[in-house]
Amino acid sequence: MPELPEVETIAAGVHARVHGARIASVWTSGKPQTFKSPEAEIAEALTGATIDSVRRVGKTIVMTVARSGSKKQQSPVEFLIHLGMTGRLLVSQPEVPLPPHTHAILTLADGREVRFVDPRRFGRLSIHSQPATGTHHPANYSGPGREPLTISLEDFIALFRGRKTPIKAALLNQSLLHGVGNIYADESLFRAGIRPRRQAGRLPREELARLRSALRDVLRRAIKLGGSSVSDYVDAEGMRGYFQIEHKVYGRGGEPCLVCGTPIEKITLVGRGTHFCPVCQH
DNA sequence: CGTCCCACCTGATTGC
DNA sequence: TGCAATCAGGTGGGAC
Repeated sequence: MPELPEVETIAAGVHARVHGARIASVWTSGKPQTFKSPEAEIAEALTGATIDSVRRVGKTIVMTVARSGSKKQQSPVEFLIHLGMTGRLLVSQPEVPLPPHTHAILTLADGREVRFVDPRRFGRLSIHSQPATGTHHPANYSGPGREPLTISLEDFIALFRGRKTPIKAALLNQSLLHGVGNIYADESLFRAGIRPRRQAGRLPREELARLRSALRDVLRRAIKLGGSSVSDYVDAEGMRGYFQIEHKVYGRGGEPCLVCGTPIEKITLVGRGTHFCPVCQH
C-alpha cells in the first residue's frame, strides 16, 4: 500500500507522538509470516526500552530504541516495520477498540498503544541489533537502492544505464531507487512525458533529468499533502492523506487526460496496473 | 546477474 | 440477491 510519501508521513507522525516514551509491554499475534525475527526476540528487545526515534528508510519504518538500565550501556536496537500493501502503524488510546488484523501492540508507559495492523499480512516486522561500537556501515534495510529525494542527476542517470527493462519497472526496483511504488511511478512518468514501456537504458539524459525532477516534485508534494489515500491508507492518527486529489493518471483509466482530454490508457506492465496518456507521454 | 512471473493474503468491487 | 472472478499502494524466490 504505502510508498515513500505515506511511509514518511506515518514515520514522522509516530515519531512526534512517541519519541522519548518507554515501552512497558509488547504483544504479538503469533502469525508467523508477519515476523521476520522470532516474536520472543522482538518482545525481549523492546520491552522496557525507550523509543529514541522513528524514521523512514525507503519504504521501511525504522524505530530506534535504547535500553538504558542497570547493566552497562547496551547496543542500540532497531525495530523495522515494513507495511506491505495494507499495513498501518497507529498510535491509539487503549480504549479505542482494536482493529481486526492487529498483529503487534507496543504498550507505552503512559498507556497509549503503538499498533501494527495488517489485513493482507504482506507487512513484515523484524528486530536488528547494532554493534555498540565500531566502524560498521549502517544496516542495509532496503537493499542498495538510493533515495530519490537526494540522489544527484549523474547518479540517477547511471542507475538506468544499460538496462533493457521498461522504465517503470526500473522505477519500481527497490535495489535501484528506494520508495517509489505504483502510484508515484505512474504519476512521475506522466509529469515527465515518458511512456512507462520505454527501455530504461535508452532514455536520453534530458528525459532522465525531467524524470528525476518530476519524481522529486511529486514525492515532495505528496508528503506535503500527507500521502495518497486510495482505499484504506491512514497516518498514525488514523487520518487520510490528500494527494490522490492531484493524481493525474493513477486510477483514471478511461477518463480524459487533464492536459489534452485524450482518454487515459490502462495497461498491465510488470504485473501492475499502469496508467498513461497516449498523447502527452512519448 | 537481469528479467519475468507467481505466490503470499484479505477485502472491496465488478459482473454474470 | 448471490456468488465467483478480479483487482488492490509490495516484495521475494524460483525459473530461464
